[in-house]
Amino acid sequence: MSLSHALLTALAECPSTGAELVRRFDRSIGYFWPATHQQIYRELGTLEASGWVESSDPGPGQGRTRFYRLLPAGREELRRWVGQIGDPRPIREEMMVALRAAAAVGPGDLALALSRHLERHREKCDHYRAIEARDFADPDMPRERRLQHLVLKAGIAYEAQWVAICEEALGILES
Amino acid sequence: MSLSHALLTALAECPSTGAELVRRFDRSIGYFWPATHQQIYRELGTLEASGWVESSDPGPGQGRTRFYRLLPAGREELRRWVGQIGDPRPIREEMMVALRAAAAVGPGDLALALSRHLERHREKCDHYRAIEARDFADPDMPRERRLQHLVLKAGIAYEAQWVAICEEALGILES
DNA sequence: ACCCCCAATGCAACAAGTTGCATCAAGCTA
DNA sequence: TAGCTTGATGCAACTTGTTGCATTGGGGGT
Repeated sequence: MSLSHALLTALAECPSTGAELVRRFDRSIGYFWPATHQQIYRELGTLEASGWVESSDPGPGQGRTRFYRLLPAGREELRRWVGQIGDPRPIREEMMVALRAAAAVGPGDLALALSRHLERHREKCDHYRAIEARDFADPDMPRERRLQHLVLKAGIAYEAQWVAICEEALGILES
Repeated sequence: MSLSHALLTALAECPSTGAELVRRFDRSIGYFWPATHQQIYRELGTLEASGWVESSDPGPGQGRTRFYRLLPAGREELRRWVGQIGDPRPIREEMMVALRAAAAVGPGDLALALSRHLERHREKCDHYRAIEARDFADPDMPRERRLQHLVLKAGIAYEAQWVAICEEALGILES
């Protein structure tokens, strides 16, 4: 289960409230490990029960907002986990099933669905590239920045690749 | 839910028993939509209840083995679904979280985990390429074969890309 | 002061996927 | 023929992720 460790990572980068974590998952970490606010709040409870994370009781004037921060045990756990991650997950891609289905029962409206996919992948790709241009313009960076940059580049390559696949599929359907 | 449609696709390609479907999922369709025998048997029951699939009662001398085949309604449903597939699923990649965690709390044994990943991706890549060389050597194929080939090429590109990412990550860690 | 809205947190039910084990029938071996 | 193995099917419990809605408290408008 890596949601827990994605949260530990987020908190290692910066202590936050639950809602801030939700936003950060929408913006950055969640690009590679998406999570809803439900999952996040649930998991924060578990992490606190495990003693990896600590939260402050909200004082008066700050509603129900709790601040979470990483405990040393959590940092230790995270470091341990980094060397222990499991094998890569298999792909699970609806589009690939649909291509094969189209080969078996005919194309139907597949081209339409493909262009929607193409559009989504293009958007994501552009989005990532914009972040890259903004945050990683400097070619000379310390190791930690280079790792972060690599993660982003992986996302770009991933999306660009699906763009190419969709285009080729559309080409085959048109021919 | 595309497991149902992956099964319809498999049955459109060729009627089978449950166990045969399990094997085909291990060999080919499952490369892009993995499923356990449990999921498959359960789903076959649902498909039959929906009237998309039909199964024969096992006669004497063939144990409990049931043969499944696609019904016209199932073929119709599959054709409909092909134009209706949803947006691409977001990536969910443990390794990306780990890279970011390593940037935050230090590399630990990440290099070890990375080389394991690298090895897995290389294996899969080689495996797919072998299938390609065996089944898609002929450059001149009808549309349905070209679609099938594209699916395989997508798998190759996907794996090759992770190979490159792992190599680059290892490079950064060594530097 | 009252009301309304909003952000933050949370519950509960559900859907999908995973794991471990159980059963049933055939065929093999002794 | 009794026991063992193997292949096919299936049940039940569990984990993970999703969806829809509920509660709580602060702050702004009137």
